[in-house]
Amino acid sequence: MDNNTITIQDVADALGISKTTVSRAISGKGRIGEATRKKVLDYIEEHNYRPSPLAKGLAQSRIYNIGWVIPGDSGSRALPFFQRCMSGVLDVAAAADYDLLISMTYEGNISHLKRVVDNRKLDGLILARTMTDDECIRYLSGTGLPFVVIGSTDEKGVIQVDNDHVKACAELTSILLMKGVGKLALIGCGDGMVVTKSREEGFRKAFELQNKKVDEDLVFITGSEILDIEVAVEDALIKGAECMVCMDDFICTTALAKFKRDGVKVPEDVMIASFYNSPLLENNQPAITTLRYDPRGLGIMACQNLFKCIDGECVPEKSMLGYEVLLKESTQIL
Amino acid sequence: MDNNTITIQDVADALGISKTTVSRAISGKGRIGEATRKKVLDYIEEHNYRPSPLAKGLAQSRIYNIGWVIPGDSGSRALPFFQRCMSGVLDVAAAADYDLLISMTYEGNISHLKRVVDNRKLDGLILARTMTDDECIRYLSGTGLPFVVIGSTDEKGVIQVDNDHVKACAELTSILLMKGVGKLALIGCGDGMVVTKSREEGFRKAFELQNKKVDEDLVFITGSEILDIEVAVEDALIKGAECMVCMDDFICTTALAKFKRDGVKVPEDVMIASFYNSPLLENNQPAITTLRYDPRGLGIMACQNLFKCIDGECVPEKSMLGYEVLLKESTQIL
DNA sequence: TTGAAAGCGCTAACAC
DNA sequence: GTGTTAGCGCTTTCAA
Repeated sequence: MDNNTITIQDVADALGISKTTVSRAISGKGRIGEATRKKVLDYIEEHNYRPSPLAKGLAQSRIYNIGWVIPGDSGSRALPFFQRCMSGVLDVAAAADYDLLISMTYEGNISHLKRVVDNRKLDGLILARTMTDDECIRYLSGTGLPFVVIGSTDEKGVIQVDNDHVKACAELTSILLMKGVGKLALIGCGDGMVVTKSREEGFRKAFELQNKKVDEDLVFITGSEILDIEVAVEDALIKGAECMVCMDDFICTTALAKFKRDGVKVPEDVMIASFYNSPLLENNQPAITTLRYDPRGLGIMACQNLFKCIDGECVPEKSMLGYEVLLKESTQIL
Repeated sequence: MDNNTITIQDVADALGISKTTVSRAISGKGRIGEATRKKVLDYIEEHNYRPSPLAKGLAQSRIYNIGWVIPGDSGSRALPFFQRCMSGVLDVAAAADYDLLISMTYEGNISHLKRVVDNRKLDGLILARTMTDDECIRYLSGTGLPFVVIGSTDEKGVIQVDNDHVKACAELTSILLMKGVGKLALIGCGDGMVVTKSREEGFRKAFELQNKKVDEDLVFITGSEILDIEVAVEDALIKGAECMVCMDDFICTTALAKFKRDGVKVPEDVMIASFYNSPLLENNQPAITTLRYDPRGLGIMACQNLFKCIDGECVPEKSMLGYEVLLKESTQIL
């Protein structure tokens, strides 16, 4: 198209006014005559003028980028979650004329993140998940750069956006206990993620509330390979578990696949429930009892809060988003 | 840490030299005394000075961002591919002190992409996949912005980085034909992706080369739901297919799951092969015959080529990366 | 080999 | 309500 980009000065000259006025018309800051403003806006629209983000940024000491930090070594299973969060972040950011700059971290190597922060390419950033003893959080706390995490952390003063996993998992577990399902097996992966801890905590809390004791023989915190999970499922079955409580959708589908193979019927032979939803679970036959969250909502809230931080506004240290308990056939008592 | 950021002028003053000299020391452009250069570099290192990307960009008319454009509505199955490509892009970009700005497009809605391009936040961009009749490609061709696509397109003058899917699929298919496997069923999804077309083309080419005719009754281009695939697999079996040739890993795992459920044995009852690899396939029992590509390599090459474009260098319109044919038990004749 | 000065395109006091 | 002016922090001629 038009290659020679037009500047604010060109607009001003063409309209016989000063560039300050043009700037005011665009930004909406300061007083300006209605007629002038319209004239400018029309001209800009017609000639498709766009202010240089570089010049604007330099003048305002803002770069209009926020960082989106994801783990490069997360398993494929976590990708849909990040994707959906990101879509929320992206929409909020775009509405504020901000863009998303991506950064990948690896276990024990956050050099990509450091580079982008050191280079001052960001006005703030969002951490897509939290780990227990999180290297990124520790690093970022020392930088003074505004940031928000999706997930929870014990670190003080960190703005967090999360679902109330403890409460949600406690609620689902309580329902199972109240139904009279006695032997609940908990199956999760021993990744270092905070959410894993929270889910276990919720599970245990439900027992406490009903003055029951968790059967520690039925708590399996395993490796994250399919085989690890299958071994745990097998073991739980042998130990007489009446219901498999799976920490996430992947564990649940793995267990379901194994059941199918082994001819174990749900819920007749054993019940099953999951602490995290996914399309795969939704379409399962029989339908699976599970918790539903809204990852996109997390992204939206995280980004909104980040903008408040950047603008120096106050934001609650911890924002909790809702959840739904979906009770389905997989835990029906026949 | 140190909040009050230090500028090039501060460095110059501290060293009793001009900022021009400091600039030269950093950029390596222009003549400069070895002693001076070292002095500057040492000072910068010690005081952790980083040039403002904004100011640098404004002066050079470069923004040091490249766009990474992915479809927001792609199924979860495609995510690992994008993720691995991106990791390659990211590394090459970082090495050139570039960052990755993300942009999501949706079928029939590329407003996010347009915004970021219009706003001149990019020096160039990479399209993570190509569709037949691709809206993004059409739009970008009109902008003059350098861009590279991962995948292939018929559009002229577009820099492409891809695997030779036609050749790879033809090779795998040929091997099956030469083994004497007569009735090959092809199962793929009718998404609009170019790669799907290429795979089918490769399949057909293998038949041509051996003067055989494709059995059109055994070519299934279905919807992308699990059920669609299962119906096709069932149908193929009824029609006497001896080998299921699956367009990708998801189709293949879906077929395998169905076989397991139905008690169909691989390769005894039916053989199976896939045109795309994945960890799931690699660990399958029995091992699956498939093609192996290197997504990360695609990202690396795409980014390297993009930089050449940006710098005005010549790059081949089409770069092809290699592949491997992995022959495993799933197609063994017993 | 080094420095002075003029931009890059915008914003924000401060005047009028 | 509008214009003047001085930066924002770099790079890049052009002289010295």
